[in-house]
Amino acid sequence: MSLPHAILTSLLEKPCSGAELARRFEKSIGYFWSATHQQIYRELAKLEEAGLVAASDRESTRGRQRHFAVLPAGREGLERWSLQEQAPRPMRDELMVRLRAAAVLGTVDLRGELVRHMALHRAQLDVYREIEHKDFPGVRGGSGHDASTLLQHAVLAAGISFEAAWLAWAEDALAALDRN
Amino acid sequence: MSLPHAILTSLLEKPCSGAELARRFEKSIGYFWSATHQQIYRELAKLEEAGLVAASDRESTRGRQRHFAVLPAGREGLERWSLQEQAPRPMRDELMVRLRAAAVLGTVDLRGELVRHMALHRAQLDVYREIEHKDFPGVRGGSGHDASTLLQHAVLAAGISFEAAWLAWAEDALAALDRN
DNA sequence: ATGGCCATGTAACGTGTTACATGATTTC
DNA sequence: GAAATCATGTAACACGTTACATGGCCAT
Repeated sequence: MSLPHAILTSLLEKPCSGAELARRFEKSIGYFWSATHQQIYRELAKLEEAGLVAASDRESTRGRQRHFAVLPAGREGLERWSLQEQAPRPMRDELMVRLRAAAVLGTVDLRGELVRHMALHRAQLDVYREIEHKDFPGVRGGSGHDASTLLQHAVLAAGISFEAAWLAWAEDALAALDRN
Repeated sequence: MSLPHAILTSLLEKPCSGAELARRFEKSIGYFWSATHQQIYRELAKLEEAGLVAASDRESTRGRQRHFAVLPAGREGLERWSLQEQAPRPMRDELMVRLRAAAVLGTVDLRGELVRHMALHRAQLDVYREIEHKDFPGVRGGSGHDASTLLQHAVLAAGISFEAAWLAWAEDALAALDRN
């Protein structure tokens, strides 16, 4: 149930077209809730149908840009949803399944994959740190920031924390497997 | 594409019925790849159809236990899949979407939800630590363990690492929001 | 023999993924 | 004005979720 709310959030930050939304889902918002352009167009159609967003023009739309903005009902819906008690999603990591498969098979060496994934996670960590440096200088530790800035930074900090933890874990796991 | 392989892995560890598989997905395997019993039965039917697993009896199956075991083709399929290069899944966390929504709405206080989730993550961390203490005493740091043990422990260690990182992040985020 | 529980399964729907199609705009 | 590119969209399917149904087993 998060995709429509991620879209509403992004449109509240700044109204835009579907393609622009899709681009944003390649970064920022998409770092925590990914979506393809097909999903986004489908969801925008639903949101429009439900009266939660409105497009600049409702004409024949093939090829022509449509600019979306959030309606009051959309804002209220987002507010209600944000306040609901929600259970954390169970974790889902293919690499963990593969490691357990390797454990039971006994014939599969995943150290190469581990190294490859480490490079990807390190790159993502660098992206996050770059964003923090550029967009949130002095937020970490310092005080005197408004709530919106603190919240946005908290989300970014979560990404940094996860990637760093992943890398630390992978170093350990690799060292243990190499020692063997 | 992980569910069938998670099932094959679990059945290789020990052949069992669909219901027993569903129970295992409530813990152990399911900590990293969750599934409901409906998904499991559907997937078992596909795996059987594809000749990757075999059931003890193929008779009218309503109400009667069916015991599944992995066939050689299933083992080979799992091996091939494990060795494939796979991209890490993009992260997906509803709470992060909600935090960004709160940032743009300005009228939503998520500190209560943060505290509630912290309790859940702390409980999960305790579960992992308990398992580590019971099933992998002396693995952390020590040497002289076989590859299978090291791999299984690595998966558990990932869970511990993630939950600990989540909690550390949440403490920081909460402190920053309270300071404000 | 009935009531409750357990294992297996169906159905319907929502979400996510992949491949492809169409109209507009730009560029040469 | 043909080719390339961009924005929007369709279609089909795989995966995940929720609600419910059926047959067997067990305890009373």
